[in-house]
Amino acid sequence: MTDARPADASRPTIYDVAQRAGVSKSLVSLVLRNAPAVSEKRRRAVLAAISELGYRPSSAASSLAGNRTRSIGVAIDDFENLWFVDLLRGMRQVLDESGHNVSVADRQLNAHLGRDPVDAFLSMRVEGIVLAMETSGPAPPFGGVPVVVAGAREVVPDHADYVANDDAEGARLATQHLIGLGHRTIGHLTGAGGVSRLRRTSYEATMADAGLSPVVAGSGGTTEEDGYVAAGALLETCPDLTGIFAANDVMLLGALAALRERRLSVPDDVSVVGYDNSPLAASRFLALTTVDQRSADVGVHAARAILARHRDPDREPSRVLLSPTLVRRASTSTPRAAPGA
Amino acid sequence: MTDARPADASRPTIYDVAQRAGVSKSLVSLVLRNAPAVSEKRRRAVLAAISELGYRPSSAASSLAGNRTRSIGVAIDDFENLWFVDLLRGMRQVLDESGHNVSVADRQLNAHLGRDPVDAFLSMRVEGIVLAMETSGPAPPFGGVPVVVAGAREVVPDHADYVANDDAEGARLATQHLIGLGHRTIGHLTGAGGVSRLRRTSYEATMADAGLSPVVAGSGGTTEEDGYVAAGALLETCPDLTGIFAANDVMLLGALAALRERRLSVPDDVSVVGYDNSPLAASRFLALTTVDQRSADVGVHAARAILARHRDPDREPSRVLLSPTLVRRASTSTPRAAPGA
DNA sequence: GCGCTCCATTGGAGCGCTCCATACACTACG
DNA sequence: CGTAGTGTATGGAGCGCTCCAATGGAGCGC
Repeated sequence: MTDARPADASRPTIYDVAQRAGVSKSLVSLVLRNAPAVSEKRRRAVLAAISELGYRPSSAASSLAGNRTRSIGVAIDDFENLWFVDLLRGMRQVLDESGHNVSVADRQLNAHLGRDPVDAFLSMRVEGIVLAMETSGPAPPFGGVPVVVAGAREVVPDHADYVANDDAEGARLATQHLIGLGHRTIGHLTGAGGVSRLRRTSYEATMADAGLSPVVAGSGGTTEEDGYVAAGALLETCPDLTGIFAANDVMLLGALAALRERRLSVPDDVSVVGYDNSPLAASRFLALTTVDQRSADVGVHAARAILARHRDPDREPSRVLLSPTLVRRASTSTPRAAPGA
Repeated sequence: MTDARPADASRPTIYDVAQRAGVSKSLVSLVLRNAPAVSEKRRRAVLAAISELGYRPSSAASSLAGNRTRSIGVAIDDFENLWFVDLLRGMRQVLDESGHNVSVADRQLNAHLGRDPVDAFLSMRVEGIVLAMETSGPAPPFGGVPVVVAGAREVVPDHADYVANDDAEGARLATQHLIGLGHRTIGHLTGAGGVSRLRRTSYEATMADAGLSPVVAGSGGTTEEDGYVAAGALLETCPDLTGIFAANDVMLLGALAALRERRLSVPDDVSVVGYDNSPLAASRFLALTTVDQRSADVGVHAARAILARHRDPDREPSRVLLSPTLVRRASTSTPRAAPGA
């Protein structure tokens, strides 16, 4: 592991490689981008020189000269919110093929480049931005870069493409699942933001359609603690409730704590459904029935939308809504036989 | 939101800004880096031109010309493993001040730059790399870039600085906690990698010191499922066990499922301790006693190590071990009164 | 053997910045 | 009044690449 730093101080450039391989810098450049029109002999010589010198191409130089970065930025709220992991997986599936890179940045990005991840991406000259976060206020100027909004949002910039799971359908699925099981008194735990609003509205509509009256609680946030508080309120106003649909799995985890405090068991006393199909819900211990929002597919479509807009910048903004699926696990069952023991 | 693209097609450069503000490109550059020696008048003119044109500096150009990127790369295994979130928080606390950016990349990074995140970082000419993942095989050549390894690992490149929580101490804390509570038959769930090995070894030593015999199970992995399987095996070989120390919180979650299947309650029948103090463990519902590895502090030290090595590339590699703390929650208690009911 | 095409290979220009040495306008002081 | 000093502003060179037009040699048909 001797550090083969060439005494020469600074890092090797294509010129160093070219010299060592006995070719021109242009040929080195061709090899790097593995152009076809290079003889096998030279290619090998160049490759050898590269590894001998420990040369690494400078991405700054190549994106400056080539006038393209081949990279796509994904802006997220917060790394703790794991839904972006599947989103990324889906995006990469598409973008690996087209030779693009994806880079992720969260809100805190910091940097003198500008605090906003979008700002940083614009400075990086990314070839597309996926907004996987709740955007605040009016859309920033994107300067002609393709933008796709992933996941339901309050506001969608109108020049942006849009891909999300159909939250209304998901909420309907969850609610109907409980109704179908025979539950009649079903509460909803709502969170903050556009996503929660969609889920809540659909829950209310589904309940109404079934001739049942919706009961909603929420304490303004979307955390476990919010779920706990909201569930407490729900149980207070509605002690005979046998079903809960939470706006997301994390809030549902909070609700579970509230239920346990009241010695209510799941699913015997109360059936519960979450949303997101997070690793949490999928765990063997919790095994929560939940709605899968197909984030990987959202990622696939988001990536395709970027690519499509790249081809034709003036195409109509697309709006894709993917149908979520209900994942049945152990947290729901038919309601307790009767109001007896 | 009219796209003020200057008809001119491509994006504005400092020259465009300079012309519009009636100054030289150099002055614009000075304003961008907010140099002090610029008159208020000109500065305002430049700033105005910038926002009128929707100008964004090109980070590629500035890092090429300036010969520095002011950015630090963090390489992680997997976004689902949340410990890096706190690590990042700690790093940013330090690096925001010094005007550095941090960018994160996981294993899948892909890209034509090279599949390895480290490769990509080297191409980006980052000024430091934090390895927050299990490195495979011999260390790659880092070409003189400061490297710090964060978190316990199998192999630590010997020219690298090293910051981790003291896993041996953490495991001792956990084991002693159970012993102190009065438990005598305590099993351990072990995972894969250097971290798990350290924790396991320390558990065994601590048990031996107390005159107790260690019982270890593990199915080769570190997932919830592995925890479930391992806990099953543990319970099989050792039915009278009253305490479990798991190599991490996620495995512990699996163990919880195995315990429940056997109608063993926590903490009445079995007390359990995890490691990581993940959001999972901190949740009100699970409330797991666990070891906090102080990831944010690890981040702070990692960032400082990068900065220090930057100042003096030849300094001795530093090895920092932070003392973890035990977080007592609801999953541990004194063992059941006696072998009665 | 000449002109031709076809191909691998080449040098030069330039991407958008930063850095440096220099120029310019003032003020300060002997 | 001349010279140094101070605070601003400037053009030119060059960072490490990619792109392009051009070069030179091999292969081919007549």
